[in-house]
Amino acid sequence: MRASLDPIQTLHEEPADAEVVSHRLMLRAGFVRKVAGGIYSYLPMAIRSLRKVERIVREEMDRAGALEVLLPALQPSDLWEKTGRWQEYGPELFRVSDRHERPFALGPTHEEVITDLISQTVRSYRQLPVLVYQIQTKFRDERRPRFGILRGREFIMKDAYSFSASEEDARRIYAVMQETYARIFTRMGLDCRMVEADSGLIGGNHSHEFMVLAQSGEDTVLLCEKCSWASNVEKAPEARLCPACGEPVVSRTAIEVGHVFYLGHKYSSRMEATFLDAAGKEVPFFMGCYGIGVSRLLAAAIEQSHDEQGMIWPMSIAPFRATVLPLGPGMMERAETGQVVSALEEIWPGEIYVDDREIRPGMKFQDADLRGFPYQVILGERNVEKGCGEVKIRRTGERIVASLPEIPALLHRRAATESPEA
RNA sequence: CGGGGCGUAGCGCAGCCCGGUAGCGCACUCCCUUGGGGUGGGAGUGGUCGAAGGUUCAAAUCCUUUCGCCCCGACCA
Repeated sequence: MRASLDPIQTLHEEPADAEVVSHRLMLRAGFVRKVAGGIYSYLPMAIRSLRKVERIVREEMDRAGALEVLLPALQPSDLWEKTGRWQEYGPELFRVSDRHERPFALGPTHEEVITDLISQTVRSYRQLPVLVYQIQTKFRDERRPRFGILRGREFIMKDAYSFSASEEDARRIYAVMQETYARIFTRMGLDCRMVEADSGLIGGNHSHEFMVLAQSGEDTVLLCEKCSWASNVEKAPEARLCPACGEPVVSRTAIEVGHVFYLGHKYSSRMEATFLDAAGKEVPFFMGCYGIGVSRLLAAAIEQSHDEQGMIWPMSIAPFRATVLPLGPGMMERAETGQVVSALEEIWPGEIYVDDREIRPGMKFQDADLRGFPYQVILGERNVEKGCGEVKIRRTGERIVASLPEIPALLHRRAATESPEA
């Protein structure tokens, strides 16, 4: 993509109403714009990363045997009346009426809709288990939206639901989802911990959260310094010593990016969602649900990986893998520049951001650093005259001068060792 | 929802106390300059001062109401 196609400008000055680093950087780098409190437009850069996050989530969910669906955001109130959550969910549930004054909810989550669907569809234990997921915009009228994309009133979520014929099978799927989530966050280059958690309004009696350790996190987790034990502080408020091995625990702030719940019969019994078991008896589904905050992950990734100059994207979710910076007048038009860009497009199709704007070199450097593309290919006149270009590695600041034809192979090699997960 | 703060040009801010022609920086347009880390200079464009009502000869400024936004606090992906 050419920079000149995008009208969005980066901001030199700090936005006044952004507190946390991910919010500030997303505004400054032109990733998002605020429309109202807790409501944002996602601009071209952000969409690129968002789609990559979604692709990783889809690949791993598909690998786990989940089927993708798309359920409605607009949900009739009677489904929510069935589970009692029309009352229970409180003011956080967005409610709207149609022209006939019929009440609807804007879905904050989809247990009701999916349970209704599956109970109409599955009659026999022979059809079980069923595992479905979707990636969709959710609505929650948060008591306090904040931190930009981290806690919005509208956000993108991957939610999955499992229906099993036995508790044992439901717990097996729960374990599969735990592994799947770990894979997803690892592929995204995140330092993520799984912790024991409270179940909250979604319910059930057993749940784990996936936490990205970050300064601006809203949650506090307790981590054992010796073993792998970890817990949300809400779950073990008094813990000083690890319940698993007796070593001291440390407290860290974190961002919740995923949450898996064992639901059991909570929704299936309330909604009378049943199937016939092997004995011909009508029993409620054993359920689980599994969420990932897709849009929140963008902010979490920035919180965890940035420096004074700006974002530092992991390869797997960077908006572009590399940017080409032709410096000075005429450099964009030179044949060498076109050749380098085409050669890079060969190894990474669609992944090259060419800064063809007629601006000073300093601004191109600043913007490239701010937006955090993993690799910068700098084409200055002096180097190009000698048939060379300079590669800058964003994360380390390392600079390598190489002959122009060698640059694609160099990047390919570096990426293979530096970002094998991508 | 409690507590605190803020709404003035696309962004960041001053002006408000003490009422009297709406200002600065960035961005944007044009000219010159510069060309490897947000060049330098010159000339310009752009604002119903969040909204409504009130006081006054006169309101960004004082009063009332209202809307919005941000931050801190009690189970949220």
